[in-house]
Amino acid sequence: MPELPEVETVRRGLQPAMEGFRIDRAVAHRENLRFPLQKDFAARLTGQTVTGLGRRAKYLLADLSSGDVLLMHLGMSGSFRVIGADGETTPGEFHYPRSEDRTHDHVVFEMASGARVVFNDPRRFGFMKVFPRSEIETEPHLKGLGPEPLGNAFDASLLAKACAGKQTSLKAALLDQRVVAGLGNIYVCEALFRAHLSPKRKASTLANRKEEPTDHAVRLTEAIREVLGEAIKAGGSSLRDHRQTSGELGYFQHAFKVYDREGKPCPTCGGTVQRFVQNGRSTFWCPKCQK
DNA sequence: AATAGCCCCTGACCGC
DNA sequence: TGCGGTCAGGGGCTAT
Repeated sequence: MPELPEVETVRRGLQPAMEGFRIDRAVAHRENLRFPLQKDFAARLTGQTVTGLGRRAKYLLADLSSGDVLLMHLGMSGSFRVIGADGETTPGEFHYPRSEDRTHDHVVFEMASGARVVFNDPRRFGFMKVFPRSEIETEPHLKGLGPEPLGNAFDASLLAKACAGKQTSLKAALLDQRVVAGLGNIYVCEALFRAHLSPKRKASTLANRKEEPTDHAVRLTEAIREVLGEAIKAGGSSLRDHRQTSGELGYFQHAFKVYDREGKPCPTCGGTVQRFVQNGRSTFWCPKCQK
């Protein structure tokens, strides 16, 4: 599924079922997702209480009473279902409907809350890993991640520094998780549109010679925070709508201004939204508005 | 070191 | 209906 807003929505949806509850039983229905699951994966989870459920970039991090951390990534198609006494929910449903195919239910947590938390992932680009909390700084998946775009540390000056001297495109730079963590293809397109910046522009143009932020960097920083904030809000509200009508699309897609809107009118200038391929991935933009 | 491209995998959709 | 090609929210690895 996910970029930052979807992962955050999933986190909030899982919290009531997991946080503060013991994992009575963990079951892995196959020995690998994207990577092989550790041999002791289920054993290290069973009997542990989830003391907190956090997020870093597009990763979910469940703190366990044992001192381990359960790291979870949804890849492209991963989703969770929470099956409780009062029915079934899917936190973080988004642009594409989640898989209904039970053959892709790969991992199940039976919580002491009575809820079953099921991880489903048809493409298996997602993965899970358990490691000691003490290794959080050296964990390869987390090491080198850039700042959280909604965190206090992230500002135009940080973004400018990270992009200074970069010869690659602004689009590619923003997708690089070392520059800023949590953006994906959708929100990069949307943020660039809101900032009126071309995806083809060199990343280095966010900084001047002293590596100080240009106006572009200021605009882009604001656009990133704004679009992520709005998307998280929409994720929250689409959750409620969604309990009734399973199988429909999410909510924030209606707020897309350029993503997935090739050939449709630009909401700002009335021109036409264009699509082209950049580093192997679709970029959607309005050439008239974005310079 | 920085950058671009390939690849992992399944399913949906489109044109023939 | 069936078949092949294309595309999809990510990111690790490898070759320049």
